Amino acid sequence: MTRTVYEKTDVIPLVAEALRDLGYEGASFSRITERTALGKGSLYHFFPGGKEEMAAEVLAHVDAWFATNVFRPLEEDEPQAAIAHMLTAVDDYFRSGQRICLVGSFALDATRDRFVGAIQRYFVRWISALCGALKRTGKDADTAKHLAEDAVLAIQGALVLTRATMDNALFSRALKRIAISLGVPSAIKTQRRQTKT
Amino acid sequence: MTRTVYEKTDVIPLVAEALRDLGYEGASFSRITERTALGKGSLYHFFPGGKEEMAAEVLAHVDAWFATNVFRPLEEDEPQAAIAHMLTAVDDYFRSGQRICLVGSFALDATRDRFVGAIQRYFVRWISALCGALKRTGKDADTAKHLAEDAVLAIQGALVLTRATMDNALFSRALKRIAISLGVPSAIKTQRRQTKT
DNA sequence: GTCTATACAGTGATAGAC
DNA sequence: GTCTATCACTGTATAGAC
Repeated sequence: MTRTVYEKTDVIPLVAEALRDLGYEGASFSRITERTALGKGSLYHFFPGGKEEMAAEVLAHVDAWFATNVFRPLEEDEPQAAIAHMLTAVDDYFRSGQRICLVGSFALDATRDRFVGAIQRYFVRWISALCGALKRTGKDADTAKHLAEDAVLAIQGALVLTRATMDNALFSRALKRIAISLGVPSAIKTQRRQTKT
Repeated sequence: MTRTVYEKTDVIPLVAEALRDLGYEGASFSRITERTALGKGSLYHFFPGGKEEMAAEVLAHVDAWFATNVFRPLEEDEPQAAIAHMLTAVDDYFRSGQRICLVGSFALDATRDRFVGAIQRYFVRWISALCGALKRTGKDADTAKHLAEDAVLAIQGALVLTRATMDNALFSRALKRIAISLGVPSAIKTQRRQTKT
């Protein structure tokens, strides 16, 4: 029997993927074990607080990723470039719609109430970071606010629809339209046809 | 002890609300009983197939509501009016963002795989009905397709964000922008301020 | 159509051996 | 850091009395 030894840094992404796919309620220890090959012993070793602690740390991990790769650039870097970078980062992170947003999925059911703070902070910061960047490109406050809100909302909606319709191209199509509305039309490349020329 | 007697017609909306709030995995019989005051006996009487049958019937019920109030009007009525009507119907149905979309929430986790067909049909029909109506207003096929996709996706995203940010006005704001993009700007009324004049 | 009792598998959680 | 055994409890499901 092969026995793999992990560190916490390795464990969180594995658990995150299980929670993302199964949802908080659907993610039982046995199912997490199936997907991650981490036994109950290991799981409780890393997360003595059980499932709730697991989910809290996973949320923090997601938030940290977005803070580094999306929020901070939007808040501090040259806005045009940061907005374009947000779109490619989002496309990568959500694997062009094949992966869903863990935070968004937690928001939809009663799980939200366990993690209200983290969930609220994530989206509020995303919208206001994007709004700030848009203002720095010269948009007025009102326009910036609603463009930012619409962009984040469209990303979430596109993730829902991609999974629901099984139309894998939907997410990229939506992202391209978001790019246009945010004034960075070239940020998302048109999917190239597989032709021989 | 008060003993209420139900018919199936009364039962489905109750169960639907429980599933909507708790999600498929989160909705255990004991929790459904808490919310609906329907005992396990009654539940199994109406849905001999257990939870899976409950959810399937609830999905069919939601789909029927949308078919009558949204899809068919879009497919058959005067397009401008049908689109405007869709927006007010959606605003009412989702209680201005206080209620989520059961079909969308099922799409996000592993529950989707149990009900792929129903979930896919719901969204595909919604988008194509709206797309058809837009074409009848004179839009070209491409524009109609992407406007329809964006509108449905924005509704789903707005539901996620409203619950996540706890900003109850977000949904109405988003709906108003959707109304504008669909060419029926007056469909959603601006929320009136409570002033004395 | 509803209630109660009961089944038995799966749940989150703990303790201790390795 | 991982494994196994075991805990009390909740899960879905069934049967039969009312």
